[in-house]
Amino acid sequence: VFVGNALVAMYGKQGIVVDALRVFENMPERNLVSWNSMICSFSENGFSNECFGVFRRMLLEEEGLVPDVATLVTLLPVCAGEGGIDMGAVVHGMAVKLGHCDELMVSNALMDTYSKCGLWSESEIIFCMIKNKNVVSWNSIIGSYSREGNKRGTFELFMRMQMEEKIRPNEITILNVLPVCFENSEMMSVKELHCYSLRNGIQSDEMLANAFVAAYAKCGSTRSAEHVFYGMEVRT
RNA sequence: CUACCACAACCUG
Repeated sequence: VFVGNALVAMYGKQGIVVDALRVFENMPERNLVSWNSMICSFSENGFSNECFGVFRRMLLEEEGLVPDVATLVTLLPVCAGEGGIDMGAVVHGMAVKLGHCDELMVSNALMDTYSKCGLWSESEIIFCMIKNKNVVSWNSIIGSYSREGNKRGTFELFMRMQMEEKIRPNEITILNVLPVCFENSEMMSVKELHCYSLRNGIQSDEMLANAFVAAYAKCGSTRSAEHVFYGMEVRT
């Protein structure tokens, strides 16, 4: 069962959903992780409807198999991508019934779902109710403000997470803040943010470097963009 | 064994 599960997950990550499905269907035995992995494979490859389909099948076919935290947090981003909150609300309801709605990962996924569906106040309410916010919680709310184009709010939250909660921003935080910097071609903010991440030793991985190249380019500073570009270890 | 936040460019709408 374990190898089967691992294979399903692996094929999913490689984008070979057909193989993931083939392994899954041929498994003589399945546990909760098998179903979660299959849902996840579909989700990673954009097959939203089949996510819900598999989920339904799991509830119908497998007696006594109860969704766990992983099931919920796998399903929620799919709901978010659907645009409407209907499915999200259903999953939220299940989380409450199953007593998982206070789990940090579930809360994080829920607020992200609400914000992506345009229900910002719902999202913020959940954010406020989380007592032990982690970096993902903050990244989600910052991403939400940043998508709205709320520059002030984004920076305020960015400061607050560090002052109030002493939570260290990570590379994803930076990637979330960056778009509001260059929406007005604000070279200065991009530079500041860049300096900030270097100073704080935020792991300058490939993604982050690429984001800065793009940001500088959008601000019209080809020189800075080149500078980052040539400093990279890996270029794709 | 699975699972929460981020992910280029281009084109079209």
